Amino acid sequence: MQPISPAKESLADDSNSRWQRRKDARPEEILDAALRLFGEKGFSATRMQDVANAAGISKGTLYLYFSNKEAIFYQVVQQRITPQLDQVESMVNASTGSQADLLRQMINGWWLGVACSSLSAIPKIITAEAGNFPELARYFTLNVVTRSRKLFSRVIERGMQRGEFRQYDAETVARLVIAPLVQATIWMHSLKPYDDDAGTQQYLQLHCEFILNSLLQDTPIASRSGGQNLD
Amino acid sequence: MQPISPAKESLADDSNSRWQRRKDARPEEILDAALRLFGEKGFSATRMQDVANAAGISKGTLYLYFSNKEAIFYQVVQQRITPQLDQVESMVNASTGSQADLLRQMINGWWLGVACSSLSAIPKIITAEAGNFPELARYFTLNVVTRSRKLFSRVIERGMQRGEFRQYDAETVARLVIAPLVQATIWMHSLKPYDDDAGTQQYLQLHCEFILNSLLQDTPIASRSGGQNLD
DNA sequence: TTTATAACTGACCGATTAGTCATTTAAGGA
DNA sequence: TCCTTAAATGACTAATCGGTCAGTTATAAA
Repeated sequence: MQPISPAKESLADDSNSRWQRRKDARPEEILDAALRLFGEKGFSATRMQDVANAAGISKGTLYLYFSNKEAIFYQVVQQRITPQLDQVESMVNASTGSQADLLRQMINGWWLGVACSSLSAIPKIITAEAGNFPELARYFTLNVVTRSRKLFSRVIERGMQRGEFRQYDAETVARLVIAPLVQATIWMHSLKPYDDDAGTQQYLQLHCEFILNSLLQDTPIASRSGGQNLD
Repeated sequence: MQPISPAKESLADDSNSRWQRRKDARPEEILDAALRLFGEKGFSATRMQDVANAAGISKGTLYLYFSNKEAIFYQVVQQRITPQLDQVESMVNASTGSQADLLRQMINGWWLGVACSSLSAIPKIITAEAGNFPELARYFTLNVVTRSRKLFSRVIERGMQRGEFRQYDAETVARLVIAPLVQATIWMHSLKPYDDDAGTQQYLQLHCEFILNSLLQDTPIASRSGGQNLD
């Protein structure tokens, strides 16, 4: 026997429900929201309430799906990066053509798969918070950084063994290939809004060109503009 | 002379004072401590109590010298970076010799003056906290990032005008020169402890070499499409 | 030695936030 | 239509932290 009449101002619409049960969709939505906010504000500065708001749920609901804030962080990293690397690895394994083209593919693929995806925030988050989460930092270094670098240096080394590339220390070259890519994604999530940027497209293309200028044996300039000259 | 009063356990040493008045030395010590901690833990995660402990003072004393936490951040950036850039700028202005050598000098100078100094933490801090401190981010972008990039692109452009370098978009090249440097310093303060690193020396040297391989006109074949070489 | 005061301290306060839990409610089945 | 239950809520707690200020002390000058 409620003193209040049950006839509220019901709008006869789904949207008058205060909330819906959507058990399956929640985790992904939470990870998406957290990933975006972590990228914008950093891990420490992101409030659980912010994540909840961005995911369209209450704060309590977060804890139905993740045991704490750090767990969300781990899940984001573990669930979303490994598949990407698997894909690149199979690309490297399947390759039979020129290593220069493969390298170009890897750089462009990294760009599309990381820099232009929701993953682009991760390098910034990890580097920013490594000091506060040593276990995550170690995990990430081992399973993402080192693994990526090995993929690149395998290709570079293969190119050198085939006489396609000049002789250098392959791992150092791999670092030099990766650094501008990572730097660009960190940039995207930090100071880029304050900089009148020219174009990332040209940056990426020139990076490829410069690297291959130095790596390729004296074969002259055919590498410009598209430049696929397999025979 | 020993003081007569044996009231307390006098150790006949200055160190039995609970503290000393050192008004002049405090600000620098605070900035040093803050810079180190910000680099290790990030800005948000660094507690004022941590800074005070690291500086060897009480928390209250911090506020005798800086109005708040953010002010310390600003001071670190403003006081310690601008002089460095002034120095580089005068180097660029005074240069008369080859631009390739100047570029090498700038890269190595940046390395010694930033990466190997206490400033090395700043790129990481700024990129990590840009989202939470838009004003600082804007200030830093304008007064440090853009200014640095202009210094590099001036040198590159001058080299191209003299026919020493091939024709490229100078600003993009400047970005490519700077990116691996910045990335390396961010690396130093984030994941490097978890990575069995080869050598930064080789990284730096190969970076110089790769960049100049592409920039220098040494090979006479090198008439690129569209690049009109003055001779 | 005494005194004046600038330098310094650290307990305290208000605000914030990660995490909890008693309560409410959507939604399917009886 | 009513019941059951698990999905979701949001007020609450305990703990943390930036910032304050009344009190303490080093130090130099009188």
